[in-house]
Amino acid sequence: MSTPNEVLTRKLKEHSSLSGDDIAELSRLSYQRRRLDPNEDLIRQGDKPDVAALVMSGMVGRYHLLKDGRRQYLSFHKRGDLPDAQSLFLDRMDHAVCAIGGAEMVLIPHVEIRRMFERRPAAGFAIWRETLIDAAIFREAITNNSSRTPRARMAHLFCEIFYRARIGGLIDGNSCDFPVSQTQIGETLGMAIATVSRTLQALRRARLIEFRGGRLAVGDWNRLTVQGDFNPEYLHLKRAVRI
Amino acid sequence: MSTPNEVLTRKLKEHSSLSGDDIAELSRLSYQRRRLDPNEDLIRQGDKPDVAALVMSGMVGRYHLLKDGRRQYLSFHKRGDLPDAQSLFLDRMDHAVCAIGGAEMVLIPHVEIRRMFERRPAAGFAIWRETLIDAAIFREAITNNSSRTPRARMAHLFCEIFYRARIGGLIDGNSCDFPVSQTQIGETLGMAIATVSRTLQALRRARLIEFRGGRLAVGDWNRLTVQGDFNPEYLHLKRAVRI
DNA sequence: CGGAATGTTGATATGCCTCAACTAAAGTGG
DNA sequence: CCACTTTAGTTGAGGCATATCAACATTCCG
Repeated sequence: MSTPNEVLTRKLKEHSSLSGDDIAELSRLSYQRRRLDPNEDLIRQGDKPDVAALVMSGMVGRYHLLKDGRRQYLSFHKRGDLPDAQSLFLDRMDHAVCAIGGAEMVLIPHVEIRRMFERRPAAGFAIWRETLIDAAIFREAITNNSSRTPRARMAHLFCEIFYRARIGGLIDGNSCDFPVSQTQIGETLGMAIATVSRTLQALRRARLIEFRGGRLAVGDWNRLTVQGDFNPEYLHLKRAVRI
Repeated sequence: MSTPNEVLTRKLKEHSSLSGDDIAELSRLSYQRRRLDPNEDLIRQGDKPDVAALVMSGMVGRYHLLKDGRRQYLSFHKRGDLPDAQSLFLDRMDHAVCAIGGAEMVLIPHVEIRRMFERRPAAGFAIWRETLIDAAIFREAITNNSSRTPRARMAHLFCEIFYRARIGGLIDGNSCDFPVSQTQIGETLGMAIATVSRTLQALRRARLIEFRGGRLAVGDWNRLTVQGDFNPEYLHLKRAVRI
């Protein structure tokens, strides 16, 4: 079991250098726990939160709700991620965040984080960098959904999920949790569910991945990255990792 | 003619409240001019800039370069925008920035901006907010390109360009500059050029917009926003604007 | 004026969406 | 624990929308 502190500093260290003072300042933040049921919303479009959430376990997703009720998923977040850090400086949520499978969160008051910035700018810059990496992930999603084939799109999504899990120490052998339904994959990649099912089977048949019961297993990482045109540089990590 | 100072503070005030001291601090930044020819790159993928760019006039676009040489445009930026502000905290460019038509930029050293954060956190927060709004625009682009019809997609793009120009005081009557080619619209929205041409004609025939010679004229704003499912809340401006 | 870049149009093909029927799995209550 | 219901996933058939290709027209620039 890790404390919110450990989870947060470990995550920030993936991309930022933190001094002892920075870490000390981060550890003064207060945390309130919140458990989410599968599919439960943490925040909705239009809300004005006064806390920021840190994922402690499980997975959450951000999504846009369209006028006709359809969803567009924007990104997925695992332990250590701050899926609504932008709310520190953007009053209203322009998207929602919901649990994918069950999830445990801790909530940190905005005021405390802002006070931390003034005391320790470098700790604030690490959070800023976190939001900038989110933006880089969004950019990659634009490209993925707009200029790749369904097969490449799906391969890329699996690469990203697996790679980020790997960095966060969340893989077990060659597999990691990814508790989304095929419907949700379709709502992420902009493809119909029937196409998701068929594309998934093709990837399975090619022995690139296995995906069932909310777990993703990678059969051939190198070929998967080629198929998905995946290059992890957009994740802006301090050190690249071999898989 | 406006100074870089005026352009930047005016832009930041669209979404942030700045005190006199904040503005004074912003005005201490130094600016180096750079003119870009049409299509010229300001920065390329992989570069490690030590300055951030401010658009003074004209337009620039951010894009991903794919392995096969195709481009995916990610966003467009007009006067007042900081199209590579993320480079303040992300070392390597994960995308490129090029001029769309000619453009005039000023370059501001990173070190000066970072120093400003420490002296005046609130001024830094305004820049941070600027990068967060960029991210919101990217999120909207994911949704636009992934779950809307070609017609809605294009309508939405025109709405965003026009609305942002309106906020920035860059429209003249019912029209604004948008010096992209149809090929580039295709590379933005993920559609083939033939489809761009035909969709454009359909929007013209419906008297929603006029688009030629690098200018966009809006014929019926209300219907255009309906067709594009456009809701400007994701731009996070302090005050909404009627058009 | 000539050449290059940009945009238009038509014909064709195909990939993906839609719809529908069916199967499998998971959750619920008697 | 089993029957029942619900949700999730699979499969096939069919049609349509958009990509692709190619020829042509237009505009832009030097």
